[in-house]
Amino acid sequence: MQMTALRRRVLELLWAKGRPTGAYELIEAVKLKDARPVGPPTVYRALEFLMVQGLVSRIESLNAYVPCAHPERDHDCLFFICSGCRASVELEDTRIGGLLAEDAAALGFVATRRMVEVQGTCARCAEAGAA
Amino acid sequence: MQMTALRRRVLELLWAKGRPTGAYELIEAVKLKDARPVGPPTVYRALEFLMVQGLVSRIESLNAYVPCAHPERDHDCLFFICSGCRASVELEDTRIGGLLAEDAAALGFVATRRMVEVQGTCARCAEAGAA
DNA sequence: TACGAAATGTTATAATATATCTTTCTCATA
DNA sequence: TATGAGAAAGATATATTATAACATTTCGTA
Repeated sequence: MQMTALRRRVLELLWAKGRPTGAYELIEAVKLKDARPVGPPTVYRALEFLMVQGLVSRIESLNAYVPCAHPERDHDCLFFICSGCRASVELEDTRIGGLLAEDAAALGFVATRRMVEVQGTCARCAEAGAA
Repeated sequence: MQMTALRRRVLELLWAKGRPTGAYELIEAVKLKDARPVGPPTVYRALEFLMVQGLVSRIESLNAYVPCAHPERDHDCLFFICSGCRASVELEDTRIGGLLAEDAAALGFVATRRMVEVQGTCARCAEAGAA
């Protein structure tokens, strides 16, 4: 498994978007940038690779993808998602992971993936009076 | 807004399923149970109503719906989802909500919805050696 | 009864995701 | 250099999830 041109392009486009981006929007973006058609499976496979590498996260409540803020750290996938500007902020709060681990242990549950997503309005949009 | 026969039927079927259930599976179930066709919008609207009432939650990582364990309490939507048996357990842990509120405040973020989903293997499936 | 609002029905289609098979690329090695 | 195996990407079709738009029905109440 390695970083190919296509995979790099998808990651690069995600960074360029600067907000959670849907797979089909990425498909269009790749077509534009590389002046050639790519099918959905191509982009979905690139996203799958990038997620396994920890370079990209999927935001489940948006069916969208974002580059991980700190790929070098093992991160928590804690997202604050603004309904106003569609931006997302990734945070690290190890205390939450700790509590989830505690709750999981109490259930005898073996966790493999955690998703924490908070929707609402970011400071800038709240100030601007937007929803 | 009121509890109608259709809405009650959808909620009842969700309880009967005993696990997170997709909208189209519910459509089939309503057809069977009531011996008549219902279209997707009908069931999606019922689900929307039930979610607003706090009787049902959507599990984003599964595109599926579950009845809320304790509709009478204002709950946290904290789910542990087993990849083995497809069951989900809803837990209440107000400490997590507290931490999320704290993190949100630090960002100046006004939260409207929280989603916490943990995927993994439940005690029973782990014991049975299942994935 | 007749009105208005809420709920549901109906049809079509949008948006997201995957299955399957084929072709191309890469690179280690004979 | 040739070649063969595995990984990656292309191509086509289709599955799955969700909503838009408009018509009809239901129901409480003036």
